[in-house]
Amino acid sequence: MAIDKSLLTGSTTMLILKLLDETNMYGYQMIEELRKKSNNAFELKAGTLYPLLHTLEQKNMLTSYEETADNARVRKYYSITKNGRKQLKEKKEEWKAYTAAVNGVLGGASFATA
Amino acid sequence: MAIDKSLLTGSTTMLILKLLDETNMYGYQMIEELRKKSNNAFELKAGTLYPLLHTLEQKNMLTSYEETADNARVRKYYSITKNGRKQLKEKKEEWKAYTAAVNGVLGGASFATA
DNA sequence: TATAATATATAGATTATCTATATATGTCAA
DNA sequence: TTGACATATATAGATAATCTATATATTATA
Repeated sequence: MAIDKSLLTGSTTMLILKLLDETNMYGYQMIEELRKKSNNAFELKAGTLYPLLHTLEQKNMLTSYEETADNARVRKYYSITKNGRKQLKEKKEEWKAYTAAVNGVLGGASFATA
Repeated sequence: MAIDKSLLTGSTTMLILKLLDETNMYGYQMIEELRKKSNNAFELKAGTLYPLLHTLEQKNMLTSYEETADNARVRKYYSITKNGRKQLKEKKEEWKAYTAAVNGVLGGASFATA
């Protein structure tokens, strides 16, 4: 099922930081990984991702370096910083509070965990 | 905890429809109800709500009528339509898919239920 | 050799919020 | 009684996070 795009707003940064918390990646790879891990629910657009990566680097959440792949193609890898991990932690807490609040209104049991 | 405002994007319509699926309400009341049901996490602004209500009415998801309260104050009540309930159902499914996808990326078990 | 996939990038449009402001009535305390 | 605050609705304009469209260049495949 396709996800309403507007729902994605605000969580993209968290998802990117989470990917990079596991391993360094280049932009195109992040798009593929998000697609796979979400069962095709997320199709982050290049036009969204690259400007966002630049912004996160400016905010000292990421650093970048270039690396040449086996096929001689140059890729720009991103690495999460200490500050990035701190932001990730905060954003995960916000995410939990947010989903708990929405689910609370929806009437079901809250899915939030401590 | 205050919710990152950008996270709210896209779910406001669903929350309003859900409130009205339970009982008819007027705008100011919706703001109060959302605040209470979310444990102060959501503080929907009047400047967001009223234009949204007008839009939902134009899209035949809601109808409205005026009613005079005990204190002689006139309130504009909203009622959900059949189409509104249909939209609510769809939006709830999207919400489940979305949270399942995010939680999937975050690495925990998916909270999505069928 | 053309087409699709890989890879990064920017400009401009869209859209859902927000803040600020306006108007008007009801309630309560000084 | 009057000033402040809560109730109640409304609109204009600002902000921010997406999107689409476009550009460029290389690699893989048919």
